[in-house]
Amino acid sequence: MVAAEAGVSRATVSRVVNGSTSVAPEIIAQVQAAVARLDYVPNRVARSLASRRADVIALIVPESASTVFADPFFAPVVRGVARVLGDTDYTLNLLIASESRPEKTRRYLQGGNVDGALVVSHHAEDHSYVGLGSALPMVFGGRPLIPGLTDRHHVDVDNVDSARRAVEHLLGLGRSRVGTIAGRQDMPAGLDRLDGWREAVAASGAGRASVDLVEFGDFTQDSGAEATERLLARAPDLDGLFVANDQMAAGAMRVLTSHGRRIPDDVAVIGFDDDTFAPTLTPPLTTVRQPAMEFGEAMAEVLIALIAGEDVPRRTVIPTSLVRRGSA
Amino acid sequence: MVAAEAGVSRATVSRVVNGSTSVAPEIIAQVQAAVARLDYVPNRVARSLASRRADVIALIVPESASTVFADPFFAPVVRGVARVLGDTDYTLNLLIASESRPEKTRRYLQGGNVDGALVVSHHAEDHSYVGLGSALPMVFGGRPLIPGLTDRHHVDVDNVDSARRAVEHLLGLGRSRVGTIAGRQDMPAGLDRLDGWREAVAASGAGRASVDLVEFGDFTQDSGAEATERLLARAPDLDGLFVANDQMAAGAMRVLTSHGRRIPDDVAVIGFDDDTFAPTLTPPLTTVRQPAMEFGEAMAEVLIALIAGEDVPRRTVIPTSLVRRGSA
DNA sequence: TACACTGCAGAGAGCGCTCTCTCGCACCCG
DNA sequence: CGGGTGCGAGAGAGCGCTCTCTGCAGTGTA
Repeated sequence: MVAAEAGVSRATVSRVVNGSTSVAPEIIAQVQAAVARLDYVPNRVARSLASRRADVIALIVPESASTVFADPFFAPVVRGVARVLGDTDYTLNLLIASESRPEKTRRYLQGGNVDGALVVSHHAEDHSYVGLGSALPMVFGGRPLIPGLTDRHHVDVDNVDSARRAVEHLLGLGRSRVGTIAGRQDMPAGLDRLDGWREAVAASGAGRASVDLVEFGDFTQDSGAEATERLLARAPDLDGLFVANDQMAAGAMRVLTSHGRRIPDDVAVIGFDDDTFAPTLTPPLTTVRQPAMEFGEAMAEVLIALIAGEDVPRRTVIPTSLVRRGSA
Repeated sequence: MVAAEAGVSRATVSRVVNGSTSVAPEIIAQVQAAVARLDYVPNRVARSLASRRADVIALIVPESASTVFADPFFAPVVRGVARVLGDTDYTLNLLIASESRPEKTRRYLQGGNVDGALVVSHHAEDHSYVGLGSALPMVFGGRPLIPGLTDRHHVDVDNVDSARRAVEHLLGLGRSRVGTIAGRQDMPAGLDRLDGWREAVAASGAGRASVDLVEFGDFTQDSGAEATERLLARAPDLDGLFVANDQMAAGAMRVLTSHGRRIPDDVAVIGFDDDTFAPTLTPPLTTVRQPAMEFGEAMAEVLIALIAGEDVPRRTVIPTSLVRRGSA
């Protein structure tokens, strides 16, 4: 072992490896030389056992949602997480939460394998981490809707504010009949973006009529198209449209065009997400960008701080930006 | 501890938890009752230290390629892996291999943290695992091109054979001037799919001229479009086209159509991958499907067998299938 | 000169398991 | 009835670290 090679005790080696200050410089050098000579790699497992730290962070992905891999938002989030963790000793543990056996996930999380967890796409039905209580530091991506977890730490974009600012942009363009296609109302993104639209429209002093210019979709392109059909039937004089995500916005644009509306001349459209295809639409879609990588970075940073016992605000908000393209 | 609660020794608890046979049934019951009563979760870390197993499998994703998350092929591969691992005690460790610090990856892998590794999208420049030699069981997704690793275990689709069969389908349709848009020649998929085309064309008894009907792209849609322009210029009488992936096929179809060629009447087109957008093209793209989930499952199974010390063939081939749609 | 104080390194006891070794206890056979 | 056989359970030694506790110099103070 290194201790023998360097002629010191194992405790001293440990001190050097872990960067303790109270070791004489020449001894540090000796030990480091020995480490290099022997190509010594500390055994992480033994260290964990002794130090009662795992140096592991779990990234929990609900199985049903492992389609999130295909979600253009998810990849950069993971990269952001990985980037932050890359500068630390933490290791990322991908946990595909099997819904068939939520017990397994829970046990794993409380088995001391993990110092903390990142929950990446939770839906209201998932209760596997509820049992954990506050035993394990956890950070959610997006405001947790699950009862009993609503007060947990999370990172989020300010959907309300972002939506409001998008709608204000439409209003600033002189549009007076600004409708919205809202998303699923069981998800924060669906709820909050609708609220943002409401706030802006209400503040604009538009009449009651405008506040009714809302139709609902489920975030898919087709649902956006259908919702737009309905909206157009009710409000042929629509001149602005805020859509809760880009997928639905694509559907909306299709329908608007097929009804002879020019975008943005007749109807200005703003989406949300800045999906990869947004710039390829005709006209290119003006939309709200969520900086996904920073989102992931923030999640990791908050969790690390939490594990370190620091006091972190429950909610971390990542600012969005309005990407102006052709559609508004 | 459980031992006291059940009135047996710790060794016996260990035996029960690990399913050893040589424990009397009533004692097993006693211990299990105690385990349930105390909600005992074995400490995985201590177990690892003692048993010199980690029960962890690393999934290595090169950082530059962490865009693979966005790759529609990658998500189901991970799901397949997770599915197989879900039935075992293994845990998936996502390792974003930082290219800036390949040392970190290597050290981690040899630090006893991991029983084996899955390498998911390796490119020829990546050498971080070469140093590992055969110390760690590893399974590659796709034939390893990296010098020194070419003989390692891997799971692959038979690109040569799949391509050959696709081209034979074109030939069977009565096409006689079947060209190809080949992919990057530093990747197995690029090399092998070209070989498959060559084999089929050569076997068809077509003349020298046909064997020259190849242009190269880099797997992107635009490169596919450009390659098709070149090919069309050289061979206006082209009546069949095999494209090494769907992205490039989409580009090719765009160009063919803009040159007034009807698909499939004038030129029949076959792609490769069966990307999600393939059925949405006009006409829907006939393409070679790779069963990605099975791919992941196979990778996990091979690795587990390898770790168990079983004798596994170096190469596991996942069969592909030709999905016939409108374009050929 | 005696004593307290500080800084640094070693000793050694764990961390919570696994696993080998050993022993006890039936059971069976000659 | 004694000793061999075999199975089941306990004892106890690690696994490779960390971390507290202790001891030993060396320095400062009265």
